[in-house]
Amino acid sequence: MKRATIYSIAEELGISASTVSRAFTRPELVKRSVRERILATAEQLGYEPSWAARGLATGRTGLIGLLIPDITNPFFPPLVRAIEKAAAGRGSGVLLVDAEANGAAEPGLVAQLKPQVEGLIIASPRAPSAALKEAVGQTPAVVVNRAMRGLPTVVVDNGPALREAVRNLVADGHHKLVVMRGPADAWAAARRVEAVRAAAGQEGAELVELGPFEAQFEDGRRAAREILASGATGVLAFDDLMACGVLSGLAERGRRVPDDFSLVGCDDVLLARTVTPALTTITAPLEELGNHVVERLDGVARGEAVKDVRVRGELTVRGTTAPAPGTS
Amino acid sequence: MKRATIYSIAEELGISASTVSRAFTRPELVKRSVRERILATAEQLGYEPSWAARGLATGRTGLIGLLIPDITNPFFPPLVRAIEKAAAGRGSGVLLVDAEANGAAEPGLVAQLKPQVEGLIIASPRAPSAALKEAVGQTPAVVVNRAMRGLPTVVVDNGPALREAVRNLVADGHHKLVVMRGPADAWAAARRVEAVRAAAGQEGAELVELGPFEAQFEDGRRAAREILASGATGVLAFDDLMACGVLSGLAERGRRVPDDFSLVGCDDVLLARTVTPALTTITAPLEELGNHVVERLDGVARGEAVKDVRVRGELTVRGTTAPAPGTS
DNA sequence: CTGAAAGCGCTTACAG
DNA sequence: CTGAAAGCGCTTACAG
Repeated sequence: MKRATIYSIAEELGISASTVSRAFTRPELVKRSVRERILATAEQLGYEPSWAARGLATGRTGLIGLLIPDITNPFFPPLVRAIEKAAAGRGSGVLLVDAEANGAAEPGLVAQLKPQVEGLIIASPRAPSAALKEAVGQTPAVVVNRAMRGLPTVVVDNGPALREAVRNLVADGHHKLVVMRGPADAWAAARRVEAVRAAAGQEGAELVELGPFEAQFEDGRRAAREILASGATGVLAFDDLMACGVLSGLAERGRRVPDDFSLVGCDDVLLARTVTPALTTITAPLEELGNHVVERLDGVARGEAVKDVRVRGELTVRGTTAPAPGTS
Repeated sequence: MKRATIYSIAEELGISASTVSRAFTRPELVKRSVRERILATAEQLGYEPSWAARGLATGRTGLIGLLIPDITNPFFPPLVRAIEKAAAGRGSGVLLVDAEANGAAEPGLVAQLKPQVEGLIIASPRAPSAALKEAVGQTPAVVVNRAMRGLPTVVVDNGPALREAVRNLVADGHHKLVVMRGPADAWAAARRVEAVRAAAGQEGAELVELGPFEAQFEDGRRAAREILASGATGVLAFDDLMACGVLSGLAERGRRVPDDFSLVGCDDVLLARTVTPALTTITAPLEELGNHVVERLDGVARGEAVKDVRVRGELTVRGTTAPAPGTS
């Protein structure tokens, strides 16, 4: 049997297709008794509105494209969830594309996605901004977690939390700290180091900058040697993966966390909660971020001038921070 | 300026819209010189074909719906990637929906997804199969990692690898083993226990069955007490998360892995590789699985009778398995 | 190789 | 509150 349409329903009921259409899109315009008969017949015929037809008629596809640099990185699944949820709340679906950690592929993926969607969300992109902006063209788009001139932006600002972390470390008697820089091409890497540097200055702590490192477990693990050599007792890692690597590398060398070292991660990924001891880290308000992103996208689509927004990460103290050895 | 269409290009060039359309969809039917002028003008006008119009005309949306029970579970992101990749290879996009670990929501989400897509991929669903099948209706669909009568299925079969794991443990002198059952509503939970039970019987090992447990770090950690009480020296956990919890719980109680205990996980999630010692576990061929799934979906859509497929997990030996204590 | 025309299934002014 | 009609932007037999 053929697909049910508003015409088959209309014919069945001896009314016009317009009325059937309205029963679904503007129900208040249709007399109640008629509406009920329409709904019943639709149900019975297994009618489902054609998204293509509706999209063609209204110019809306109801789809948002979401480009993720690497879905395998534990930071992103919760972000994807938050965005998908926010989009669903506005009646949009999410077309997901994963760049598989290949920054150079991003502009091409954006271009592919573009014709299918009403708006684009580009998360933590690694490609040059010019290429990205060219690929985006006139399509409404918002960038997450990277500043980018000419495109609206939603970022999480870990500065205040990092400052608080440094303050706590110093208060705990850690007067020499290591900050581990993230990947050279990660936008957040420079920001985090700057924030830590400023805070260390304010708190009068000595700061050793190490890296750049890849945001990976293995890099953190290998860095344990350098960390030990530095003489510091407090470490701020670029992210949780790196911090977990440090935890492991330190353990291999017979050092205990938090007895001998204090360690702070960033992002609060699942691993941070599951490692032992659980990681002191910085937690981003992802739901809030998802809502801002989708809202912003909506704004851009309506031609409004939207402001960049930054949400604040919060310090989550768990088991890897404690008073320095030799402190009362 | 208005959106460019095949008509604006046709007008610009003084040819018919049909020819413009063909230049994109069946280029070999268009004289080369004409085709090149069309492409050039399209480029210059910033033309992008309307997916809605194309979908309406052809009856194809080019979209596959993917329902994931919990994107936050580290097993799924690599699966999502594999499916997205396979779908892209066939020219389809993936509309992602996350059930947020709420099995009861699955049928509703399927119903929502259905009208927008050409086919449905339902990964590791937890909802009752009747409700799921009703929600799927006539839409082509394939189920991943759960058997389900009446819907084509692609599962990973960890039986042989589990058997091999048991054989290795016994060969290493572990004659008393624990198998930790997964969540009661997880289809894979029963299968894994059965496989281990059969293998233990064959290999003459004594088997203690514990659980069911939630597939979470904390449950594994708390189970360490029971494991110690059992007197076993080899543990097969339902999945890697649980295994990592066991690792941690055992460490808290002063037991070392693999010196005092051998431990086998399942799924080979990122965490399995990043924990110390790295987890011996079972690795699923996800790319292969993704290809099978999309292929199957294609088959169903064309009305073919497709066979269920099972791909095989393989044992990946890493650092948590070793000869039993007291073994030469 | 190209064009004219119908059709895909909706929405939405417009008129009543 | 309802209907007739045009239009959204493509594809695709059909005819040439």
